[in-house]
Amino acid sequence: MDGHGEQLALLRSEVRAKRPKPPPGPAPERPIARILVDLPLAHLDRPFDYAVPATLHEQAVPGCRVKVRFAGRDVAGFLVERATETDHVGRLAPLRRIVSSEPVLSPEVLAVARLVADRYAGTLADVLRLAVPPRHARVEGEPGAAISPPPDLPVDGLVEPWRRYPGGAALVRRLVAGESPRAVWSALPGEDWATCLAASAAATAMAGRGALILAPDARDVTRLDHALSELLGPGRHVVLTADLGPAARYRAYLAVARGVVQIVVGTRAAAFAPVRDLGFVAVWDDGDDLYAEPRAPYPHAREVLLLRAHHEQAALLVAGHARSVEAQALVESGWAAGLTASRATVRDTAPQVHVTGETDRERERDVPGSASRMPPRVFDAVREALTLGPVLVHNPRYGYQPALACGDCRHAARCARCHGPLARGSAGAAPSCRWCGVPADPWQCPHCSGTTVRAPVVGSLRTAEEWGRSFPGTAVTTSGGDHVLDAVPGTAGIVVATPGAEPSAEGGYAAAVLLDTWLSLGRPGMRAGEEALRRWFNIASLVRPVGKGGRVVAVGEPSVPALQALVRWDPAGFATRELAERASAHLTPAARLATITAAPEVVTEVLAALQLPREAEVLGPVAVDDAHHRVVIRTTRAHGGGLAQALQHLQAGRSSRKLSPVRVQIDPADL
DNA sequence: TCAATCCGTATC
DNA sequence: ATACGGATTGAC
Repeated sequence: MDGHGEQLALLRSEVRAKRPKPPPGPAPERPIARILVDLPLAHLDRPFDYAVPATLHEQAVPGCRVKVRFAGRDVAGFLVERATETDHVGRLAPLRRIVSSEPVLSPEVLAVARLVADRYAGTLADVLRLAVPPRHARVEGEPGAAISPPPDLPVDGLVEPWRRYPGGAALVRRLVAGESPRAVWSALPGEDWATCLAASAAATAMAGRGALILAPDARDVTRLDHALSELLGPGRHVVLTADLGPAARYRAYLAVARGVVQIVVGTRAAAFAPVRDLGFVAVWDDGDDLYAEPRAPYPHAREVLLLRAHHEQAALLVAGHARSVEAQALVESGWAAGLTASRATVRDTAPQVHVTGETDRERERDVPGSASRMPPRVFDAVREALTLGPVLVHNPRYGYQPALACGDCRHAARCARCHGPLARGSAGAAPSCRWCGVPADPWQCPHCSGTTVRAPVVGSLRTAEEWGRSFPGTAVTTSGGDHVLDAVPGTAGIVVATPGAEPSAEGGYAAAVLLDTWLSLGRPGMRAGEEALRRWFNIASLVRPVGKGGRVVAVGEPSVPALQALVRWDPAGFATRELAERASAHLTPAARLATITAAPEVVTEVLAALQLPREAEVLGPVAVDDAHHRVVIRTTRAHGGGLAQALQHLQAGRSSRKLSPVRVQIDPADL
């Protein structure tokens, strides 16, 4: 090279260094990326096309997180598709950045998220925020485990836990064969349900397919976790719950997304886990209100699983000691089969249930929350049962979900955003708002600046003392609040637990006492009876069978249907009756309901603008508090899609006119 | 006739 | 949110 050429080259490189870099060319293949932007605006709930620069070609994989310029600012999004064509007229903006090329949004999860958003009149962005946990960069760098081949287990061993249910063996065999049966399972009292569900998941895994099992809280998830470890050893399954914390939650999610594990157990958010080749979904105790997501668009985890089972052609098991009205509707529509033991087996495994009323004189002596209101027959039954084993006491006065209080000044702990009561999803979990679901982490008391919370168990402790006095020399154990016990020994005396925190007893309780059943039945809302019975079945399931002296004493009016169903141990019968009542009253699940909650003038305005399906019926509005009115809209199930679409349209219209969204709930858990 | 401003609409 | 286009207004 001569001197002249060298100078020229030098000059050129200097020029290049000073000028802004020339933009990279387009990707060699599929130069267009469809992006779902993470915005809370309902009218922008669709993908937007961006140009993929050659430099990002390799990293821009479907399902990955990206950053794009949208309306003049940087927003996060998911890349959902690479394409060669675009409908957009005009220049495409380039992808700004690939946050990570980890494909965290699988095509199946995207599809179900779209279905859920449409079912609940919400946006895809809102559902994706529930479905995909926040990224934790460090976790992505950790070395991943290898994918193991399908397990090979003796099928007889997987059938065994199901031996007492006609159709149970067939269910397992069909799963092993890679088929997708659908059933509503009524678990027998005392059933080792976790092992039954684990065996079903293992059967699914043998066919090379994935499984997803939901439980309402951390305690039940742990039972499933242990049952799966027992059956399949370590490394085959993963626990996915919100209270794992960001790193562990993302680690578990990644293991599923990468296909390292194909079996997932978790709480409601795990309904969206990106299980590969999903073959089986199950939900334990689907009537528990913890399955209702408190954040928009308020999907119910059972419903999410139903949509997934349908869309991904997976087997489905809706399970519990009780039967929810929704589960019964699946059976009566023929979509799922009932999976129930024979009456003889039920009789042999259930405790004897006795309902005892109170005389008026007994009721007059009533001291609220006190054991002194115990009818004499209950006293006798407890004394007798204590000679055989532990006795569980259930008192609805302790409150259903104890609201938390400041650990220092004892003022009620409230949500900083919406002023709702705080509660813990499970023992040890960070407190979060029961209304809006926002975690209070860290929490600070507005009164005294304290940072600790406590669960007041004062009512239950006082009652525990009173029971101790009534039965001198008997040990009294409490479970609830911050001290939830999983299990008590078979020797424990009286166990007083807050609702939902009842420990199991080794060998089963000799007796359970259900006090003041009318209080549970008289709670507001259309589900009071269903909910009370669900809790009673769960408690009675901890009691020994009648043959071993197990008995349940319920204080209440013997003729009420919920107590009759408990006496006869007939969850399906009660659910049938409830479903018929809901049908005649045009309520969910027989009809499709929606509520709109907003300021009074907004409700009026919205009703005027709403394009409802022809036969939809509007009830209200009624005031729910000083600032909010609510209307209920109902229609037939067949027109549910149209109703959701109309409401989605309403939100889109409001959002495009810069009006704040109204609160829309489809099939709210309660009214 | 043109610039400044307002309003509505699209956002790739 | 912000950016842009089209309509509207007001000054020359």
